[in-house]
Amino acid sequence: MDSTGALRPLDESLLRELPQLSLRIAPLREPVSSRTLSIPSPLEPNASGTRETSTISKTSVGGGNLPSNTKAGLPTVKEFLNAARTKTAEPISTDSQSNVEPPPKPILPAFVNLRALERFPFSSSFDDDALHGQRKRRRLDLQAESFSEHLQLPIPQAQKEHRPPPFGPFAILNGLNEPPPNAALLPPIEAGSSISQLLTKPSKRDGAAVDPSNSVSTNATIAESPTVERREGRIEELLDATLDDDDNDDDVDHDHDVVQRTTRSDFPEASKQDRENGVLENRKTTPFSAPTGDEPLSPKSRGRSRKNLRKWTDEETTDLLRGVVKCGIGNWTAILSQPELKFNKRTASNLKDRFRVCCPWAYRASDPNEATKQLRDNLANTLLKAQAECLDSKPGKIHLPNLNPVHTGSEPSPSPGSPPSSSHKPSTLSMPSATPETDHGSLSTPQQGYPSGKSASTASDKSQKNLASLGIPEAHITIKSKRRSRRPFTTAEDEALLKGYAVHGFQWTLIQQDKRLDLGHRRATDLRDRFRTKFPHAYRDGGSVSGKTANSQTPSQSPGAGRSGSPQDRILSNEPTPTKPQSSSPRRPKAHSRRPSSISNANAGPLDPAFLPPPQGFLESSANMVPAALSFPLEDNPTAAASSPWEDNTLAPMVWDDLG
DNA sequence: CTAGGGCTAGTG
DNA sequence: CACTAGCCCTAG
Repeated sequence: MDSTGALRPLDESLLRELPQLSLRIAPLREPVSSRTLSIPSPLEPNASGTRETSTISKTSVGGGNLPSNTKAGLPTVKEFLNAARTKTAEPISTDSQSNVEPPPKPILPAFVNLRALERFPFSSSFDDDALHGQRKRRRLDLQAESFSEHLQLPIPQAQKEHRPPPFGPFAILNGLNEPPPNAALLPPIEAGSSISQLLTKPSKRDGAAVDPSNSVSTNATIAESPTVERREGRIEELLDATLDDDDNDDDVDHDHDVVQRTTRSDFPEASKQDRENGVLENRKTTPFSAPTGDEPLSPKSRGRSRKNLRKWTDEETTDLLRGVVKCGIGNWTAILSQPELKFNKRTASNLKDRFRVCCPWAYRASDPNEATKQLRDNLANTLLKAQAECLDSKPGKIHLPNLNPVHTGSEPSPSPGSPPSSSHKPSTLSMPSATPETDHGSLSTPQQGYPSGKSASTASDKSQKNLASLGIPEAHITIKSKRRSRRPFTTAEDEALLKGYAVHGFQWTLIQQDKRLDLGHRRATDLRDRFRTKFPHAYRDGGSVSGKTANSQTPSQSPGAGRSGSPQDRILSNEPTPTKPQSSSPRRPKAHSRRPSSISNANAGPLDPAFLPPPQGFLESSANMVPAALSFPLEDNPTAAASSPWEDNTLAPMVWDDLG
């Protein structure tokens, strides 16, 4: 009921808009297409054009990427888009020589509903219309490829659906912390020699390990830096300029990596300084600008290569643990920013990964507070012990024992001798003793956790004094429960989201509240985020809440026009992910027009009628929401209901009924 | 309330 | 270690 009421307004507005749209659209269609056609050459500067070209070529060349792309969460939409695109870009495709023949058919009308699209995966009408031939060809090879490629879709539902529960046996290794079975394997560290030495020189075992304090390397770094910088600049340019070029991309990337690597210094000392200098700040503020050679480049910009692996030293690990105790599990950035803790250019993500390996039990503990306490106790014990045993060593630099949950007091490292056993038991194992209940996942009960920590008390008490000296802060009581657990979006949710978008536009709260859509368990922002990641194009192009205003709007100006071709293209084309997202990501154009569907008009291009809200009928039907639609096969459904749609643009919305 | 952007969990 | 996707915070 409520929903109905709520919807009404929408409907009305929609109705009003619809007619207009259709009218407008029809005429536009041609123009658009022609325009597109006119841009025959892939060479065109036009971004969209370029992109397509590249994509296509890529496709034809190698399917390497396909696999990833192929898995499309919403194949339908994509395909849809692809289809549209293909048509639109006929010439281009031809150029690329893809086998696909350009369907003479019409372009994908903007007015098409995405939803509809979704439902009808690539097979759709246009196949019928246009291409017999195509179909065959596609089957042969391209079809799939070309389609999927263009769109680079999100994830296939399949993945989502069955993703393995994290729970299983977590074969985690305590890695560094656990001493090898054989003493022989270990370096003489504890023996009384200074641990610091050990720490300083990373791994004797590896031998290969890079010596942090190697002056030579420093020199080399310096020497190269200028060059590097230059290259970097260039590279960046290239990257910016040519996101499309796959081939180049790879190369570039590579270079980039190398460069960066070279540039950055690997010594711990350096890192300290950097940090002190406010590197962290830099990182945050200007992630992308890493022109200056010295600074630690942002992790993101860094390429991946094994050359620069930096093993975690005991010191770092110890500091990490201190940080966890101090700031709480999960607050990696906070830990990272602690001045007293030294990390070798680690990122928050690195800390997380390390911690996960080091203390899986704590990482996975349902009660972070408890885990933190235990961790603290363990750490304290360990350090104390070490201290006692080897007076030589400095407090913080002891070699880490494995910090198992052993809770209190006793020995922190139960299993030095018997790693296997521990490994057998999945992570949580030890936890149970301390907080079996928590395992249930009930997280919670903050009460129990904290202050008085009974179990912990012993150790803490006893070492409390020392803790400070050891650099172990009071246990941070995290209220971590705040963060909701991650729940991947299901295909049904995605569908609902799309429908919601179609109906409500960017009014996420309305979508969230729409009972029909059944998205109440998500927050409005969650929906927005999801949409943002899944349909970046649409999101970007799309609108704003104010969308309604759209009606009023006139297409007078069209800044957007220049920007990228027709909006519809964009949306449809949704190019979700540039392969190298991270770096590129930052640059989202901030100026958005924010209109969902109808309004987009920007000028010439009305856009996404596709997203137009459904007619009233929709609501009703939506109530039923057939599973079919939802469950749907993103993949392919030749349902062709729509067989004719493209040609006649006017009819778009029919889909809603189906949806319903 | 939403857009932006940051942060973190999870995965390859 | 890189990368993605979900969650969170904050400004407008």
